[in-house]
Amino acid sequence: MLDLRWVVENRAAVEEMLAARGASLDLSQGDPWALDAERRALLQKVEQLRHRQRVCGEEIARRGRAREDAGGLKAEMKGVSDEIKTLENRLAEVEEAIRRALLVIPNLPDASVPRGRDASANVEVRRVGAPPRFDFKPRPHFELGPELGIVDFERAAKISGARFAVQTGAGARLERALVDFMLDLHTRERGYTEVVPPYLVTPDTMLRTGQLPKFEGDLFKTRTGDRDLYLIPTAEVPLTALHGDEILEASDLPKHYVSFTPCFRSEAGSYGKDVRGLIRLHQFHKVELVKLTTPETSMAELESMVGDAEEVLRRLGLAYRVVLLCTGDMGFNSAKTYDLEVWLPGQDAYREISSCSTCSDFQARRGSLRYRAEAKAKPRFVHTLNGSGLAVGRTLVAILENYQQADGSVVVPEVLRPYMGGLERITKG
RNA sequence: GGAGAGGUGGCCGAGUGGUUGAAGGCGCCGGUCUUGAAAACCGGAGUACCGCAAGGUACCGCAGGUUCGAAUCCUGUCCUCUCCGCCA
Repeated sequence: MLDLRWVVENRAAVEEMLAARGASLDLSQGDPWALDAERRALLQKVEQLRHRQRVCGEEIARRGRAREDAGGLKAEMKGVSDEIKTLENRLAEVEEAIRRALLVIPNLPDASVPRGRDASANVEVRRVGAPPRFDFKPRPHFELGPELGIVDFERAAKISGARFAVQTGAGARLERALVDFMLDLHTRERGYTEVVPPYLVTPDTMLRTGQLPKFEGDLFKTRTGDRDLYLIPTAEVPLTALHGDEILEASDLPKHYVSFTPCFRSEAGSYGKDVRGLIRLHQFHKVELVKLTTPETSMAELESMVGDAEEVLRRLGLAYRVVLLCTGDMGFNSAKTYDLEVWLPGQDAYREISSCSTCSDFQARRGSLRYRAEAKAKPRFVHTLNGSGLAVGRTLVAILENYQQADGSVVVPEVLRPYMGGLERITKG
């Protein structure tokens, strides 16, 4: 959420920003600028009346003690009381309308983000590693996996429907090895604190981190009795919300968290995209990095977070590129996003395997995550950052496709072998 | 699922419906004293919003209600804790 005061004073900038993102202002709740003017007028009137109410209340008390008559004053104050109620009701309506309007305005892109309407305007920052060469035609993972008997889409469809997968034997083991490898790297070498968060969160949490109210359709929702809970689409949600409503000390920052969690996405609107294989599922695993930082350090922290995610790819020996997303391709919460795209021989293309963003103070304002720079300073909003480190399923895809052999077997990358009981190669049977 | 207890400022903990943003204690910050520290004493110290300012308003889990006036009374709701049952 953007700061109301800033929005009110910078109408042109808001509209310009929305245009850069290929969005436009949602006026269904009313014009925020007009609403704010009404809000201020109401507030002043209400506060003035309440002041009067208090002062007169004291006078009534005094007369009571002095055994003087206060009947007339009481009657008059009854009218004031009613007027306050009326004005307050309207004020609540206006404030709610402003809030709803603000909640669907996306974050302001950082000045360093290239302008553009879609992915074609993204900027490749660097390529690392060379795609492997094969003396045979490399095959897609959705053929390799089932043939090796380690991935099963048909049985998954039988028990859960489309967009699910079952992993068995070495396929399951490889998933777990990747998770352990990533967690060990981030916790032992990169200083992240591991967290096991809830996978079900309240609607309020989803609102605070920006998934709601706009993206309800992307989420899985549960209802038990009259209680609604959402399955997390990423650990970013619980981790970012962790310090909601808190005022941290400067010495508490930065916070570096890492979580391994399942992620659940309805993938509404992605019909026909990546329908085969492990690329786009309703359920997948992700090792997620989340940072809470000061505004001054968030950009540097974003760069280092990208480096942390890259390190996973480097050690796995996978070729990738780093892409800076343009204004039109960024997510709702983000002020600046780098995607990591891994080379997939089966698709003959680079595909997203990580997305690292700084959300500046956007989520922090929604969730009230603040810190005090100095002992008596006013609280300021922290900056929140999140990035995949990495999407586990897609990493498994990359390994199958990049390490495949002519006979259909898959060599286990060196760094994963200790996590695979020394297994060097995944073969049929 | 059943039974009970409770939610007040960073923490603990008072609070007869009327200067209570809220006693007291601890912790914290500044000062006095001290070579320094401790102790003692004095003072300070929440968050947000409106206002050019002076200043004002709100917040005692949350939402309503009663009242001229609610932290205090009433209703609902959420959460926490204890015991029983069930369960990994």
